[in-house]
Amino acid sequence: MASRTDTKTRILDAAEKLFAERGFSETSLRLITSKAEVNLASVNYHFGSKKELIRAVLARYLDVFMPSAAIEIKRIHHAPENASLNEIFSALIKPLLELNKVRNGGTIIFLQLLGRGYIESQGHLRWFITTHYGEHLATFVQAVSASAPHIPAAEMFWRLHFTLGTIVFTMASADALNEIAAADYGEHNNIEAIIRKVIPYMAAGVAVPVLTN
Amino acid sequence: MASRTDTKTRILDAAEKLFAERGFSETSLRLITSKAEVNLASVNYHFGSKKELIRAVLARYLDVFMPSAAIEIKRIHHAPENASLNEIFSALIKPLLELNKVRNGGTIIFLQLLGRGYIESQGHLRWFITTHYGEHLATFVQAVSASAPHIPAAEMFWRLHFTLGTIVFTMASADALNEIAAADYGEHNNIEAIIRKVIPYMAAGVAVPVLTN
DNA sequence: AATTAATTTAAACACCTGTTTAAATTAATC
DNA sequence: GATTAATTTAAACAGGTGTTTAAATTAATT
Repeated sequence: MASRTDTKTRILDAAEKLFAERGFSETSLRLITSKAEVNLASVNYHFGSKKELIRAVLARYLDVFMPSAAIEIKRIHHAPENASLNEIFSALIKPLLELNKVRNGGTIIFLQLLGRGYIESQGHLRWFITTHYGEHLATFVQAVSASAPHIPAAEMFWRLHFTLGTIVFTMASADALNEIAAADYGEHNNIEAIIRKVIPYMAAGVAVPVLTN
Repeated sequence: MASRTDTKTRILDAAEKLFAERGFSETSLRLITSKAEVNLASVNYHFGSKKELIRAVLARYLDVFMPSAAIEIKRIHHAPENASLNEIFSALIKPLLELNKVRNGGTIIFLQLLGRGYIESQGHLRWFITTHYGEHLATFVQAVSASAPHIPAAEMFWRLHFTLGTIVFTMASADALNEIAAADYGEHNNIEAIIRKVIPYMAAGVAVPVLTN
């Protein structure tokens, strides 16, 4: 039933890398199948369509990340003393970095896929994630809200999407930014270093008092 | 030399709207020319290629926004007392909203174009902007740095790109987010309201002390 | 080993893409 | 008003896209 490395897996591995680098619609099935060294038609045979391949690529990461993240959030949320925003966001580092063990470069690939998906899919991915991982998301939002009780729910909605934009855009251009940072400042950051840079930024933004005038 | 509304302008007007909504590569010349009610070949006649059309669309906004923004920044920067980060970011509001007078929905179109450009063009837009509007950018960075002197230059580089990601991602999904906010919280924000929400978030993030351990 | 099922393959399909061409039309110049 | 230049037009071009087909091959089952 399975030859050499599973054809399905070969396709997914090649596809996720190309999708993350170049975006979904910029990546043709012919490019994917040639990199994966499989026949063009095998994508439609195994996945049905390109759209379903995209969904499969995302699901493979979300199914690992989401439960793992929810566990970490709950661990912190249910601790005796209230966790800080920094701690809550930092709780996501471990689940994110674990994706590197699942596959080489898994962390940044996942974050880039997420960004591409949110921007390219006209809200389709947002719907997919909220319907499939709604409880996990709710856990996260609840933990953040408890740590910043002075922020009204509506304002928190916007700010959490600001954070999504921050991280997702940063990751989508992480390679380019890293090159510039290396050239201009002699900095060489890996993905973890960038995540650790962005967390204080996001935490400060989410918690900043709401202006009332 | 010019018939009805200038063909060139009709193309630019139709193109910018579609580019902002759907992205550059998702928008075909046939879609643009049919919306603009001009012949397909006129794009290549007037602009040479699709790539140059994209550049023209962006330039039309950048040429208005950049000088106007630089003036506002300088006005604040050279004021007797040092401006706060909030004030510096807020100085961009007027130039941004002025784009609404240039064209209907100009502000959000510009910000969405910027986001699409940064993400789709693999660093090409970044190069274009820094080479064409380098002095204006430097003015801005200098003003921000003076307002947050405790942030090293390399760290500031990252944080300013975080802010770019925040604003650009937010604007790219502004319509979708607004719908959700309206449904879930009864909020109805226009583009200015969203900008005023995001500024305190960004200012707090940029200025947050750098963790040293 | 024979039969059935699953998979792989090469080719074609129908459609869409940006660009080019050469003729038709409109505008500007003399 | 005739001549030249600028623009618009319809058509074709060359190449790329996702998907489908039917035959060939490989694997699993009886």
